[in-house]
Amino acid sequence: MDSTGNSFTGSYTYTLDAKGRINIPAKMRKALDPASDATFVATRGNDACITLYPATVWKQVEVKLLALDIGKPAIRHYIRNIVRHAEALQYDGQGRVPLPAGLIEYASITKSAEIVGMIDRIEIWNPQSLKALETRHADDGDALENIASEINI
Amino acid sequence: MDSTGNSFTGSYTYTLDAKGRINIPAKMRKALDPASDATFVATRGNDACITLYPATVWKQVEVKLLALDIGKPAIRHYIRNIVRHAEALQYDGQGRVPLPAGLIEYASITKSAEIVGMIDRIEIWNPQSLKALETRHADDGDALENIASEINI
DNA sequence: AGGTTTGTGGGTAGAAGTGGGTAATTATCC
DNA sequence: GGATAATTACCCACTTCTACCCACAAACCT
Repeated sequence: MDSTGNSFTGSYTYTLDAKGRINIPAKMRKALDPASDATFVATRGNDACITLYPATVWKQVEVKLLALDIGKPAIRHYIRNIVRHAEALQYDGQGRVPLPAGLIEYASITKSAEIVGMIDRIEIWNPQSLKALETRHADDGDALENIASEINI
Repeated sequence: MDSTGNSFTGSYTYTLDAKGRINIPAKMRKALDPASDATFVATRGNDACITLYPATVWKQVEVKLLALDIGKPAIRHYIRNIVRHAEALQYDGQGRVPLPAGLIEYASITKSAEIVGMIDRIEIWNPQSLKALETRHADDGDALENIASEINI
């Protein structure tokens, strides 16, 4: 599956090779803003996955983080935990990025990985983890329908 | 049957070929906003069908999704489950789009498929599934009349 | 009736995904 | 500080898949 204009959509199951590299789906590479210069910033996702931001989007994340009140310990902790795991990755001639070992471990990825488009960002999952999360949200049916009605799509 | 102005109407039974391609009815191609650049975004329908949004309409959906509060796990899950099955499809010189295998499976489509206009979007059904749904709604007569009264048509 | 459009089938060149080799860079240790 | 080891970046190779093209029969329009 693929991506639209400048947004990331679809879901692809690709292989993490022996060197810890993974392919960025061609359609997502094409959807990446040229200003990002073939570069994503990888960090820990809110869920048990790796999140890839286009370099340009990450810049905005940084701006938002800087706007927070650094006087509060909890906020310093929050910022630290996002930023310390963030790493810029430029894909090579074959369209692959080397995933940092720490992030691979965080997302429990071994050989097979599911790459999911999230409009302005990309998530990389262990396929089992994603399935497990799906099951956990299975009884959210009503709540989700409310969201759908609310935004009317 | 046909499509009027920029809206999709009518119902056509077409064939899914060996390569997973299906023809977009000529009248629907003509009804597609040129700004969509011959491109639809296919995703899982709310029912057991494939929904095709004109690229421009899909953009609106994305805007609505991006406005949601991504801090909430249920909302992330909601967005993910819509977007991960979405794929942009541009029809070829013969007016065909390649349907992603996952969506074909979701809608249980084999060889024959029914393409239904839904005003601002298109649905692709397994003809049997559509018939079955019709039967299931057969005794909704009153409810339908209420809707008709409400909007006065 | 004849030309045009439409739906369907299929072939082929190029792209995409994956694996692996080698040189350059960085890190480590004595 | 310099030799050696480990890591990284870049390139080449192979297989599979996909986008694009050509073809043809049926339907349509004038």
